[in-house]
Amino acid sequence: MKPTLQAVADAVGVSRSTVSNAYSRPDQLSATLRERILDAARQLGYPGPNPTARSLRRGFVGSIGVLFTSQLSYAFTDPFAVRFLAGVGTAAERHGTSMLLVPLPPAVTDARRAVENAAVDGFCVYCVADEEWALDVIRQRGLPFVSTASRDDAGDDERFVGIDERAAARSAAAHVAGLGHRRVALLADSVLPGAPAGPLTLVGVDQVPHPTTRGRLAGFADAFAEVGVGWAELTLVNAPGNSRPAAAAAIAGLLDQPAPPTAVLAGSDVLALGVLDALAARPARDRPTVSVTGFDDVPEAAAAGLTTVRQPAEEKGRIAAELLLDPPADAAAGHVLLPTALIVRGSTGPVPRS
Amino acid sequence: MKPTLQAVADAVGVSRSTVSNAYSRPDQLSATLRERILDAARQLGYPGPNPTARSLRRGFVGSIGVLFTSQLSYAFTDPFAVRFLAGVGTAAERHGTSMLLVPLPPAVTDARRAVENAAVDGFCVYCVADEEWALDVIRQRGLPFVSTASRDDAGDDERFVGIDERAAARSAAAHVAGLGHRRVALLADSVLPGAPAGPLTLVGVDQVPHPTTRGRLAGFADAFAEVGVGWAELTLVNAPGNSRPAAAAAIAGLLDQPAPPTAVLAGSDVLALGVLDALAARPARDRPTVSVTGFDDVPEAAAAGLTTVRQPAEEKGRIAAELLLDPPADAAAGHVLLPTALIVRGSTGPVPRS
DNA sequence: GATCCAGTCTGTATCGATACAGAGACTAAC
DNA sequence: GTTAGTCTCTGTATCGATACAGACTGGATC
Repeated sequence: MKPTLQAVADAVGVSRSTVSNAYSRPDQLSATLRERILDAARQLGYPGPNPTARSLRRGFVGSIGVLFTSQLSYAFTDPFAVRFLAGVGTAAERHGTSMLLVPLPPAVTDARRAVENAAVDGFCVYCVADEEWALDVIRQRGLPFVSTASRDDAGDDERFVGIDERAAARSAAAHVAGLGHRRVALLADSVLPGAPAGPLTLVGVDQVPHPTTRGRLAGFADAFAEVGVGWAELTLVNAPGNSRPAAAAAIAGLLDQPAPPTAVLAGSDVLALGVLDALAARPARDRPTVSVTGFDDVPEAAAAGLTTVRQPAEEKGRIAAELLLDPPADAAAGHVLLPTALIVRGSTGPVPRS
Repeated sequence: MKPTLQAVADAVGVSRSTVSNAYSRPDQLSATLRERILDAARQLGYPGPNPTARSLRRGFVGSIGVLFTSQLSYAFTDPFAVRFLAGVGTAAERHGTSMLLVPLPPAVTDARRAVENAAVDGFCVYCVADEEWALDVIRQRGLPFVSTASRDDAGDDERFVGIDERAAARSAAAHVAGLGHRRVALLADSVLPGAPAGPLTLVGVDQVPHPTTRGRLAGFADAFAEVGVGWAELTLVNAPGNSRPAAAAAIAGLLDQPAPPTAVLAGSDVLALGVLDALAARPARDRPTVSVTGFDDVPEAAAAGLTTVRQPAEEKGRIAAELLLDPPADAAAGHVLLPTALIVRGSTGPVPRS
């Protein structure tokens, strides 16, 4: 059994409080006594105040939670998520705070429990899928949080960092529309929860539940509406999982058709890279010329020559953590919109004359 | 103020214990009473048992620490570290355990404090630099840990997962030696702490303090010793920081020399990619033909055509976490050596005839 | 009708620390 | 010589839960 603070106090012959002060408030006791106490502690093998007990008494933990509404192991395969984490890490580092990554079990009840049981002072919520229930639990716990996806019900006092998804997506689509493309596919993850991979017909973009996906699809649609291509004329493709293979599989059927789309607008770079994979996998003679755009501008995008919309990933994580760790006095400052930029590379070009 | 368990007990008119049981041991009370209690809790806005208090009383936390003996933000830029984290995440997920990433402040005293204060049940230690002090703190706390770098002083009962660094490095060097290379540079991070970037003269490989680096360099040297090239004939280059730019900068001077090395053996893929960057940055006419090998086989290595030594990154993380989370009864099973493989790609070739 | 037992619930001790008010001792000031 | 003020240190209450032993109830068993 490890000695406790009491044991050290007994050994030195002082009160528990004094030993506690020796560690946490050195100005409250003489330097010599402090040395005596620390020496005794060393001799007894006392490892310093128990972090859990300390947290309980002090009322805070000294770590922030990062919540991915997806498998934790997935988070590390998504380059955007990794950059986001790096940003959170930078801010955490600066504040001397630890980051708790909370894995969510598949069942919602278990997942609620996981969020309830996390010993943290607040959460950065990185939304992959529908996250309302998670925010509910956090609110219930009375913990502060920062969310990173626009939500429909965001309270005024709730902190947020993100981008204007719709406008950003629109810029990419406008670029593609400007190149003359009219037969276009929109590729997204989690268009409808539970829907199978592949083409999907939706009456309107409003049917998409996930706000981020909806925002991006709406932006794509906006730009095409402007050149006279309506929602119904766009091919919507679902690629559950947001991975390169998932995207490749989801788009494959479409590429086989007699008149494949001349452009694919993807909701993320990972999906777009999957489309490029699918194209590269075919023999050159039956490889259609397809313009492809992504979203995020992850490091891999540059190497692949992918036209994409850049959003500052690390910045997003850093700011999320900072909004959490020292909240701005002004409520309006708790709502941050980051800039985006269209990055045109080689993956988009004019419509080929057939 | 959030209500406590006591408040719920008072509201329902039962004892604190019973409310506690309603959450943690449903079999200890009747289903109807349990429902009544949970209802009351909902109404009062009781968020469930306080995780910190629960941890204190139960004696464990339900999360494991991941310790990088470097900046946390760095960890996310190193692709190998990211894969390692993914592996830890997979295991943590399976066990319903959270991962605490502990950032270490630059000053050692502060860093010790950070390790002392982490509320975790154990540590996976990913060693970047010298980590002895960290292990000391963990031992002092009486916490279990798994380390991932071979150490000189590993206790028999201490768990470990890693590779035979020396043999693995030797395989890469033997390949290069077999191609005829004799004028060779060895490039490594943290050859000597505090040493500047660039060539460095060491009497022997024993002078390198970091065990992983030492092991790899020793393996390189082994293979060349076998073909009659001694340690003194090898050019050792220090690249502090383990980043592509750092490696490019460290190697640049060497490439400018009248007789640059015909091969560079790097201690990691990141460094090797940096060397390729440095080569690519020169105009083709004064770009020497240099064979380059890496170490790790990170995802980027394949795309760059880098010859490298593959070690299973995710596996390493996963096994580290599993050794921690359910320790094998047999002490010997707590010491895992993973297989490695030489992956030959286009970055190595025969010595050019000058 | 006494005994036993399973099923429920209660009460007290405890996990390991920190906060805060206050007690002594000692110096400085008037 | 008193008052005030500083420095140190102590003691008690408290953070919010869980463990464990025991009390009570009602039905089954002999």
